[in-house]
Amino acid sequence: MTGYQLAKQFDVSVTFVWHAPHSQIYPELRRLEADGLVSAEAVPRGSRATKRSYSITEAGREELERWVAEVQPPARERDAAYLKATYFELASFETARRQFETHLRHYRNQQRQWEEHVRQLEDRDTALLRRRLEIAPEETHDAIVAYKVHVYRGLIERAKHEVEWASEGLRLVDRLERDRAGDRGSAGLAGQPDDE
Amino acid sequence: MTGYQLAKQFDVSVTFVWHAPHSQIYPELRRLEADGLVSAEAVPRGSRATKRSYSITEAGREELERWVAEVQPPARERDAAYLKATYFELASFETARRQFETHLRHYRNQQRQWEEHVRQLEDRDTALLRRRLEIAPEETHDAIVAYKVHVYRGLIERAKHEVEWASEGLRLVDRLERDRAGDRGSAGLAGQPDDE
DNA sequence: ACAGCCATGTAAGTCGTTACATGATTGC
DNA sequence: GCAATCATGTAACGACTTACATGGCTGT
Repeated sequence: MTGYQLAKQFDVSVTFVWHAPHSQIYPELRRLEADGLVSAEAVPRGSRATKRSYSITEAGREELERWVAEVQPPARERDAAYLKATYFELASFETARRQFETHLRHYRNQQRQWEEHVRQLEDRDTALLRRRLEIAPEETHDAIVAYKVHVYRGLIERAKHEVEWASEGLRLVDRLERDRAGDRGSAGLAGQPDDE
Repeated sequence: MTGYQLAKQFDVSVTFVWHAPHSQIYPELRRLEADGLVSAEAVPRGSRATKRSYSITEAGREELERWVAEVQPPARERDAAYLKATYFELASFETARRQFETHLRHYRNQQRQWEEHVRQLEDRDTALLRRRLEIAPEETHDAIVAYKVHVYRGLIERAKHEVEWASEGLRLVDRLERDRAGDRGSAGLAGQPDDE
């Protein structure tokens, strides 16, 4: 593929497990080329211009296999949304609600799109998968599809969990707000505004 | 706290939603100080040495509140384990199994430690939480604890999901290996080694 | 001619990791 | 005296983001 095509894949579809902007892709392709992991071919485009189409090399394939087999230290948790939620006591109930609602909407979307993607994978109906299957021996096709489906199903479950977490968050905010109002009423306290 | 104490908090316990090494903490504290978000006090230590103990300033508290309320673009998925699993067809069944097992072990550990942490939070029995509650008005205590418990419960559920995903992954590898062996047997094919 | 897409870069800056480096204090 | 821990940095490098920049091609 060309750098442009790669960038589009990352940009357009949310179905990708990784993301990179074109400003990272072009230099990286050059580096990979310098390391002999991919090779470039100048393809004419129109009359004057050319584009660079990259293919993986034998060395690249080996490096890819090495990387897949390599066990890497599990990523340390780093989740801005959860970190923030840890300090929601510093915000108003309204703000906390808005945050949970944003979270909810986002993962509902993700879930829908990944479900659609799994459907396409099962039908072997994506451009990339078809290209992958073309060059792979017949008896590996099931495994190729199955691993990818497993990954995206995992992402779907993860998205469902996030939706559930945000929903519970909203219920929690409701409960806390009711409790606060109850305190004020029964104890006859002045009651703080809920931030501060 | 001092930079050292902060570093320890991140280092020692896995219970933190964020992580940072001391090489990031010390310069960052200096930057925060320069921006007036924290203030430092030189505290003597032994006879000759001093350490710098930091406290949040009023401006820092405002910035923290601003940050908590700010809705930020949801992080794009970037998960090396899932990305790798997408290409497990390039590895042997044995390797795929090893990867899933590593994943499983890691999240089982996380789960256990977060469960322990939730227990401590509910008992209001961590040093940080006690310090937080000391300076917060009584009627906010429930909310402070509840939000934190909600976050760590979310992380526990997430860890459970990852354990489940890895277990299913192992079952998938078993199934694919049986299918491959079946192919070889029934069709009498030479059969590829499962990588390549 | 102009809009929208194809195509490819560079630059500045932040964030994060790993390694290098130093010295004081405490308890045995 | 020595080890473990307290305490604080710097440096090099790579990953990532955002913005700046340029120009060709295609269809209307």
